[in-house]
Amino acid sequence: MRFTLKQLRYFDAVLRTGSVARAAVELNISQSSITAAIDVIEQVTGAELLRRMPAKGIVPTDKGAEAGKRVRSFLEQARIFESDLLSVTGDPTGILRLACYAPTAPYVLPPILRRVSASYPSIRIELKEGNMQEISELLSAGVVDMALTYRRLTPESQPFVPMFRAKPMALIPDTSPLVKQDEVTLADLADEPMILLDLPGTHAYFCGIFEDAGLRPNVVHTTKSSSVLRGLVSAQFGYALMNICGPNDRSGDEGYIAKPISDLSDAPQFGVTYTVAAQRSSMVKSVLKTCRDIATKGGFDHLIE
Amino acid sequence: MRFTLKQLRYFDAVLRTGSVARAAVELNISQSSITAAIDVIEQVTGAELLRRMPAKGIVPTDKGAEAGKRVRSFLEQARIFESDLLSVTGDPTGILRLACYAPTAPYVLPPILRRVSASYPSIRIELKEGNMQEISELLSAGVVDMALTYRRLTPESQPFVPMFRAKPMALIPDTSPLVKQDEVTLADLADEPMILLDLPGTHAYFCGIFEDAGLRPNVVHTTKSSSVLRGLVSAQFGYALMNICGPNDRSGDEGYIAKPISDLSDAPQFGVTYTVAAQRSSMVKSVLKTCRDIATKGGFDHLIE
DNA sequence: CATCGACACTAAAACTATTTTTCCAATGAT
DNA sequence: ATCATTGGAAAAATAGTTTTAGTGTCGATG
Repeated sequence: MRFTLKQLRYFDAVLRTGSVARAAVELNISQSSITAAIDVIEQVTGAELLRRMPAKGIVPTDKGAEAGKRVRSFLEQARIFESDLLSVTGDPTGILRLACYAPTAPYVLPPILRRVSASYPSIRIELKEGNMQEISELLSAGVVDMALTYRRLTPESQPFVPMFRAKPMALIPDTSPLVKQDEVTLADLADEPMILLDLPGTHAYFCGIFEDAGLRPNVVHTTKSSSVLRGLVSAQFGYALMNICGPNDRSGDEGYIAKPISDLSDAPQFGVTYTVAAQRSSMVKSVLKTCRDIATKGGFDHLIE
Repeated sequence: MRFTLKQLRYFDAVLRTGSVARAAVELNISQSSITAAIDVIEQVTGAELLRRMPAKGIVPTDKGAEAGKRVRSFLEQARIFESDLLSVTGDPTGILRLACYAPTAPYVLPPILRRVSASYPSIRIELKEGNMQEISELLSAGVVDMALTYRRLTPESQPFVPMFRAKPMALIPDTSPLVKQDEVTLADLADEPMILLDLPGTHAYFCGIFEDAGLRPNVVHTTKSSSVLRGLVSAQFGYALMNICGPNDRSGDEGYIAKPISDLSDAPQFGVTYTVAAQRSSMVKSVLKTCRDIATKGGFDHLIE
């Protein structure tokens, strides 16, 4: 037992903030406590971990950066352990850090959050949203414990629990002739002007759907925001493809309406991933169970028609 | 940060020893320090973890036992983290707890220990020996980080790095007519009196070799000790089968000599396993590398002829 | 080039926590 | 009944942490 959790936490804070002073502010503690902790760690490891830049802060040496990674991952384990130990009383307790693929968040999150807080009132969920790249970074950095995302966007190595298949829908503006049909085909769409959601991964995915059918979409605009996308469709600039649609998209009140695409071969799986560090945590297990429950009970049926 | 590593360690010691008093002796501290730590843990978790039995020690409640498991696994992680952090200086440092399948230990261990201490002087190895059952218990309980054993004896789920194939040999006593042959066949052996090593797994294995050839060995004695086994062969009670033989077995000076068996279909793989908890430890990685090195450089050739 | 501000380090004092010491009550074995 | 063993409690001692206050270094600024 050569280090205490406190020392490690101080060390981590210094590395994160890049300065003893800033770390002290963050931790509500005096600078000297922190230097003391660092001294111990450097002395025990017998290596220079941080290089002091007078008046400029601190920069980690190579060894320091390496040590930082290990410390961070251990503190991560400690955090999970702690909430896990507190959960022996019965219900899982703690703060679960959950990321969600942003475009799907407004549809997927509410039912999950509702059920989790109903079943496990002692679990607090801290949300983060982001695109696929950001999410996998958050996961691998251990900034979040779990993430809701498409399987297509998660590395093979990662555990993935599928919840539902999200069949792409076409949002057809009212002025398009297609609006009279109950279903549309890719060929119908190919000539119409298209608004494309241009996030990492989605671009290739939506274009790929057409390519697989030997067609090319007629992209007139791209945007990184799904609400801007809906706005453009509303304003009759063209149609758009969306994997997940809400009641609004189906109502027809917004100047467009969601239609199923009849000739689609497969629909991407949406589900939940989690870090290896978190996999044994009872909190994660509980949320996982909830997600599975919702999925099997058809809790996402309104999204997939 | 609701617990300190110290408190967790005390708690674990109490659970392991079943008594505050014994834990105090083990940890070289006073009883009261331990009760204090337990009080904190019970207070923070808000559950009764240990039931005090005056004059009899302490028994964990259900929750306490559950908490104990989690604490133990976390302390395990902490231990690995610590040696890992100390290894940032360059060479891996720490205490590696290594188990070895007992009958093979005298032959397998020396070259490994020699190379490890040459390449990584800061790694201290703590050895445990045992039969296959004991070894898998040690591994799953996290009492050891790595184990040297036969693949046949390790669960599929566990990572296994093969080192060499150990072809069974026959130890033929000097008075046997077979001693004149360079090689023996299973049929040759079937009629001779056999001494059988009777450890969990070996019994079935050695008998299986004969069964596969449609023969039945003529077992006259069984023993659980490989040195007793050799003694019995020396004393001309019969021959024995052994997967790993040393120079002594080949010298012919002991009243018997090791002979290859010509009609054997396959030879069991011997190698090294490790716990999931330990897999990221740089110490484990280094030892693993050494084992692989020795194997590829033929460091075990003298054992397999 | 003097000055100021941001920064980190040190030493001593103040504080907090842990540990030991000491004594106690409960229990079970003899 | 007696004794050894157990855990619990309180005060004293010890160890560890934190703050305070002062020092020195560097870079920016006038």
